[in-house]
Amino acid sequence: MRDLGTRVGMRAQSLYAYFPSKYAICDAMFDESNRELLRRLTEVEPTLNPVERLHQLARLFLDFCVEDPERYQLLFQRALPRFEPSPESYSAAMDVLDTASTALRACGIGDARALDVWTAVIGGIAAQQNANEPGGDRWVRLTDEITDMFLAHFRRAKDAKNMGQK
Amino acid sequence: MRDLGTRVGMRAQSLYAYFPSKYAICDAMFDESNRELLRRLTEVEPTLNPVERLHQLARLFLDFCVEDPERYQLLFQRALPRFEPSPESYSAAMDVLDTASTALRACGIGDARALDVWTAVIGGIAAQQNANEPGGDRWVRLTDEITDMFLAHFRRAKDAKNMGQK
DNA sequence: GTCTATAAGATGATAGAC
DNA sequence: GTCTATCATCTTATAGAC
Repeated sequence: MRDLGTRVGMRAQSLYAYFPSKYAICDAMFDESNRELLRRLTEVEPTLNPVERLHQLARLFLDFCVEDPERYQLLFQRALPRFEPSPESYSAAMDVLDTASTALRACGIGDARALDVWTAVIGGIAAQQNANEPGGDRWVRLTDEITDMFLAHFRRAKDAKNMGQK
Repeated sequence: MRDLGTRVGMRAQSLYAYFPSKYAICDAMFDESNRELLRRLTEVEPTLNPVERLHQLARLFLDFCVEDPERYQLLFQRALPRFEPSPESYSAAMDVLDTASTALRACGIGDARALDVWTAVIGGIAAQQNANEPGGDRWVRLTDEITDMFLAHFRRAKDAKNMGQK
C-alpha cells in the first residue's frame, strides 16, 4: 500500500478514499489489466487469415505478459494469497479466454482439450520467461515455432478424424 | 516462520537454532526439493526406449509439481521476493534440467532451442494446473499428448535436416 | 534444545485536522 | 482530497533463562 501510494503521489492512507481495502485495489487492477489485454487482442485485424491471426494473438499476449511481470503474476499465477477476483472482474478474464477459443475455432480447432493445450503451451512460455529471465526474450522468441507445432498437431488430428468420417 | 515452526512442533524462534535466517531455510528447502525430484527422475528404468522414458519423466515431473503447489512455487516460480538460491542449491536445479536434456538427446533431439521449448510446454502444464485448478488433473492429463506433439515436431525437424545433408 | 520475553520494523487500516 | 497521527497486528530476529 505504501509503495503503491508513493507511485501515484500519495500516502498509503489516502488510497482508502478511493478503495475500501487492499483487495479491492487488487480486484480493480485485475479487472483493468484484463480489459487492457482484451483491448489489444481485439485490435488484431479480423480479416487476417486465421493462422496468421493466431500467431499475432500469441505474440501480443506474450508481450503483455513479459512487459510487466508483477501484473502477470496477479493475472495468471494467483500469486497473492487470499486474493480471489470478484465475479465481475473474473468475467473480463473469461473474455480474454474467449478470444483464444474463437481464434482456434477459426483455425478449425474447436476441441476443448485443444484449448487447454493452447493455454498450457502459451502460458508456459510466459511462465518460463518471467521466472528465469525476466525482461529477456529467450522463451518469448520461441512463440511462432510453438504456435506452428500446436497447429500442426491439432490440424492433423482434425484431418485424421475427417478422413475417418468420409 | 510461525507456521513452519508449528508444523515441526516448535516455536518460530527455535528454528534459529538450526538456520541463521529465513532465506537459509528457503535455500535448504529449495535444495532438498530439487534433490528429491532428481532422485525420483533417476529411478526411471534407464533401459526403457527413449520415447517412453521421456513420457515417464514428464509424468513424474508433473506429479511432483502438482502434489505440493507451494513447493512448486518455491522451485519454479521465483515466488518469494528477494530469495535467490545459493550456488550450491542452484546446481541441484541444474542437475534436474540435465536429466531432461539427456533424455531429449536420447530421442535424437540435441538442440538447445528444443530444450527451451520442452521446459516451456511441460512447465506450462504445471503452471496452468496449479494456478487454475490446484489438486485437479485437467491440464496434467494432457501430458502424454503434449509430449507426443513435441516429439513429432522436433523429430520431423531433425529428419528434414538429415535429408538435406544426404 | 526449546522456551519466554522482547526488539525493530512492516503491514492494513481508522480517526480526525485542514 | 490529502494530510498527520495512530492503531493493532504481524514479521524476522536476538537475548537469555531453564
